[in-house]
Amino acid sequence: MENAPASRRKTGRPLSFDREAALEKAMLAFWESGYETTSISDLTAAMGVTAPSIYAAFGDKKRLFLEAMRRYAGDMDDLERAFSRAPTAQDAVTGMIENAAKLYTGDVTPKGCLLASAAATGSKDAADVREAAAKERRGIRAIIIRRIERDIEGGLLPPDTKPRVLADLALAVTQGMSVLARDGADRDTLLAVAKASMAGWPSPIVGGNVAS
Amino acid sequence: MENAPASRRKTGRPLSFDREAALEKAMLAFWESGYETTSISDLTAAMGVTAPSIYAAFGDKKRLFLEAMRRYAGDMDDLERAFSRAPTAQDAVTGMIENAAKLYTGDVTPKGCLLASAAATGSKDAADVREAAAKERRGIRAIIIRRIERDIEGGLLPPDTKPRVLADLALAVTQGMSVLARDGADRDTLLAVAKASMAGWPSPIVGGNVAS
DNA sequence: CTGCTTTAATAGTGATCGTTATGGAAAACG
DNA sequence: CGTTTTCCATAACGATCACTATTAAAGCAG
Repeated sequence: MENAPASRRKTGRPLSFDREAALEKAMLAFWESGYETTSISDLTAAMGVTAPSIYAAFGDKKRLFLEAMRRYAGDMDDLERAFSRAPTAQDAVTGMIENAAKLYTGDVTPKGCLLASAAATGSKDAADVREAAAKERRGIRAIIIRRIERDIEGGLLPPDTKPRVLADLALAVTQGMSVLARDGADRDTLLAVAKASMAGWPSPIVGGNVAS
Repeated sequence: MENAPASRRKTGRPLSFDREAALEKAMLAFWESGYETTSISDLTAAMGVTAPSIYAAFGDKKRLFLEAMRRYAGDMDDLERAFSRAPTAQDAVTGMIENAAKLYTGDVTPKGCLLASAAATGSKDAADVREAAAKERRGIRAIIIRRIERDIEGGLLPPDTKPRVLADLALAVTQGMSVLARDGADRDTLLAVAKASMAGWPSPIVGGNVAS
């Protein structure tokens, strides 16, 4: 139980499969079919790895899903940095929704959003998995809200701007586009929805407090 | 196998449970936990009816779900009529989204939307159930589009109004609010999102062609 | 080569899945 | 009443679920 740096083992038979590649396949399977409704048998087929090897490498189904979900969602600090770099909160949110529109309509990936659909509902046994997905979504929401607040403080948005309403609208549109994508909506359709959803934003105040 | 009018049987022991009440309970169970992730065992507990009675009364799990879903979604003709009665397409859509916001945050019903979440993903075996849910959503979309087109033709909306974009935005916000509600958003939060989502609509042209 | 350690593959575990056969009780009809 | 019809309850069906015990195989150290 030593603090292995996940790097080099010393002895023993080496892994016969690429752990990262297998995780990627698992992520795609969960993305396509959901957490509880993707069976271990489905996963062995998708990953090309037998069940005992999955359990040895990832723990159990729940931990495999959580790891796949984190891989899908990416690092929250990266998202925060991308939001920081954007010229305005509106640019940041527009970029996020447009990226989602493209991600949900990829050619080689399943339609829709893993975060929105893979644990949308489920049994009581999977309540903690749903909570983990909810936590990711709340993290994104918090990042959006902070970025909007920064523009209000910087004078780029009027002081009566409602950060939570704009953030919730952006989240709702994003998650809702996942359903549209699964129903067959193409990329242009989603991009048009993304654009239309930004109409409620106050017109930016040019200049503002250049600080912040 | 006669064409029974689903009304009166002639002889035999009568049903010991209220079919409509049992269906309502099944609907709530599916609403809470999803189609595939609600087991027959869950349903017998929720409905207070043993498995053989469920199968005798509803066929199988798939047909029970489809019937529950239809009960949830309501009659599409009713929706069409409600849209027709509304003074404008914008009124109709606003009403729809606000009704959804309230429905998703009811005190005695599960959070979120059965239509959006109960068959969001799933196994290949349930592909036809997902398609049935998609068909309901497409039906709603068609009704929205038709109502917007009517206002364009009637001169209440500018001719360059994009009916499909507005309809898809309304649908996306509606389905997205389901995720927010499941994540714990309260009714006022959803109503604020609903209102903000309508900002992209063209300002109505007072008067217009009074006909139509 | 002989140990030692770790993974791989086969073949199972008990539990639960959706579904149904069976046997008898209950209600309406004659 | 007896007959017919229908429904209820117990118990089980085969299939699949997530998961694992067992044993063989593969690399490194000596």
